[in-house]
Amino acid sequence: MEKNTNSQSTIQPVENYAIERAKQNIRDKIITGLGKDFTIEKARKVLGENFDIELRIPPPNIEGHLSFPCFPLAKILRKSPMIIAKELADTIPIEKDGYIDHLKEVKGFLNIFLNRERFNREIFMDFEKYGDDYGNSMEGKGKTVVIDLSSPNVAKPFSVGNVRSTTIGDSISRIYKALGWNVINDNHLGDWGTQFGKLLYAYEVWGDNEKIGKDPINELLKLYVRFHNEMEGKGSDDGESENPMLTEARKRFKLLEDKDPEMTRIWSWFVDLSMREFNKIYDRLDVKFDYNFGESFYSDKTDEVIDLLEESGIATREEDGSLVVPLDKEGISTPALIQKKDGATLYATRELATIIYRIRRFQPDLIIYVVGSEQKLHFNQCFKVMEMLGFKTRCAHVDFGLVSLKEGKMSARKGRVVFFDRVMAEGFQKALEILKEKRPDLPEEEKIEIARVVSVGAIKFNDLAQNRVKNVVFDWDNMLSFEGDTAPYLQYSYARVQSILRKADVEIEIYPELLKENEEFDLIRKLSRFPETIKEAGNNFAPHIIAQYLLEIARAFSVFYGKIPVLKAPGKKLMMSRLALIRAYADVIKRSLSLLGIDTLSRM
RNA sequence: GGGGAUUUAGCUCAGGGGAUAGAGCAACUGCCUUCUAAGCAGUGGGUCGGGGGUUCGAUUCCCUCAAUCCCCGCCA
Repeated sequence: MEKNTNSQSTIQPVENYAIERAKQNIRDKIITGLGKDFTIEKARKVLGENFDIELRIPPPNIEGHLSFPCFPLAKILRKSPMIIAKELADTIPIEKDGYIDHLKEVKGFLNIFLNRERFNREIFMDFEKYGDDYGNSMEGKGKTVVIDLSSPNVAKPFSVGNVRSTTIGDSISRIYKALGWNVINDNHLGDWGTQFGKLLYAYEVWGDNEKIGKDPINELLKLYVRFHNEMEGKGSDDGESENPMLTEARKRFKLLEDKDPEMTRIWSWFVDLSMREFNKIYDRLDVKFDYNFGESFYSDKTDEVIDLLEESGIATREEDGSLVVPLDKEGISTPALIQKKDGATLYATRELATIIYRIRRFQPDLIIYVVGSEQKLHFNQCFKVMEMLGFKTRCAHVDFGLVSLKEGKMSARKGRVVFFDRVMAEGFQKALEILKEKRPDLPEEEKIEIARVVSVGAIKFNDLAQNRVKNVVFDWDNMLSFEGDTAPYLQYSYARVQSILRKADVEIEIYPELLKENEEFDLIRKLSRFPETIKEAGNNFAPHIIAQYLLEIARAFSVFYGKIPVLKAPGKKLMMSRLALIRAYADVIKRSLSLLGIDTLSRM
């Protein structure tokens, strides 16, 4: 179950881009301008440790490219913010070829207008120097992160719920690579537990090999659903006497745990069938894993966890024989249940075994769990237990909201799920129809390729563009929208640029001083923020920051595109410079989309 | 009962101690003989859930209440 397809990164980390150089330079000038008596250290004593001279981007309706609010300084300088800003605007020297063009006091803010020529020159130097590595950093150099993502349950359909972990996790993985980390993607398959006892029992009673061979996931799901339906009719589930079917299921899982050959054979067949289906989906989504260690991989590693917990005295044995770790002194009122009264292991036991294994094998600096927020308590418990055991590795639960249906919560056992392969199929058909109408000129093969890329992009972007923590109600129209704030809009924007570049057919040269229009400079400024955007997205485990950034630059490009002619620009030098700008824009679009795991197309 | 998350335009969502709170969808008005209309420009639409507090300044931070969702020992 181990394959290695994803660990090699060709990305060369780089650092210190135009915008950072400019900000640093201006910050130093402000500090000097505040006078000999002013130091950051002194200011922090009054205003708190976090104080710094921070340059921010003013809202669009305000004049200026960067701004510095002078309000906090009023306290230490004993002057009004207006006067401070005015004095800074008057005294900071404007160098001939410096970053600053001019300064202006506006309502207590010092607003900075950049020297476009200088700034343009620097950013185009960055584009040229770094090429496809523009935006990358070396923040994570020498550090390793293990990402636990996707993790679908074997023998159950890959639902629209599983997609969230997959796309969010994959995007975080790509972002961390861009930040210079060594990234390990681990698909923690749900291939163990009592549910398999249920399935093995159901298969024994109602299973039909032929049907399973034809439509594996569906048939296995039917068996699982049937088990639950029939169980409800037989005896109490919660009384003293356990449901006889449940007893049978437990018996079979116990056999599986004890490596019974027949149970193991059927189980691994189920796993195999599932993996085949999952891999089709992963191929279409272009998501790769370095490892597919399922939960079963850790089934023989739980004894050690139990020993460790008992020896360290963290865990206590209850009267009924179960083993728990009380956490109330650690601020978690619910104890972690480690071992059932019958001695069987639980989810948490395997989770702890997994964390310990990962730490020993990969020696990561960080482990990221991309798992739904309904498991918040579970991870908080596990992380706390690890801490109590003396492990120092940072673990982060990157949680996301539940996907539900209009009819209510999704439930595999009730058969209430949306199969993800159906979503992809519908999306593909819809995109293909649009293409047939809009681009009858394109060859059939290309239309198919475009429909694939566009529909998968739309589906992924829909999940990635909003903050993870929000619950989502599955909605076909939302999921398969190709208009407005969607991936196809971004892909389309990219394709239009490619079209212009194809038509241009000249060696592109850049004359940065010629790009003086507001629409040009707005776009350039936004492109300059790409590196810091990646960092922010990574530090917050937040792909939607990249997605929002994409929409922002695409809108800026649209404004530019609507007003500024490129191929018909007056003068060849200006045309070439504008070509250089839109090419840089297209590169950033392509790179940003790739951080979300979304492809671009040269035509659509 | 305890814990966590969410609440911003009719709908779906960005934003987040600072300047006049932004997008998309839906509605309405224009724009395809001019770099691809999966597009662009424009109009209308908001007591940022209610109430307190901290602050020079709160939609943003803190407290509280309400609504919705999730979790709370033998599923994963």
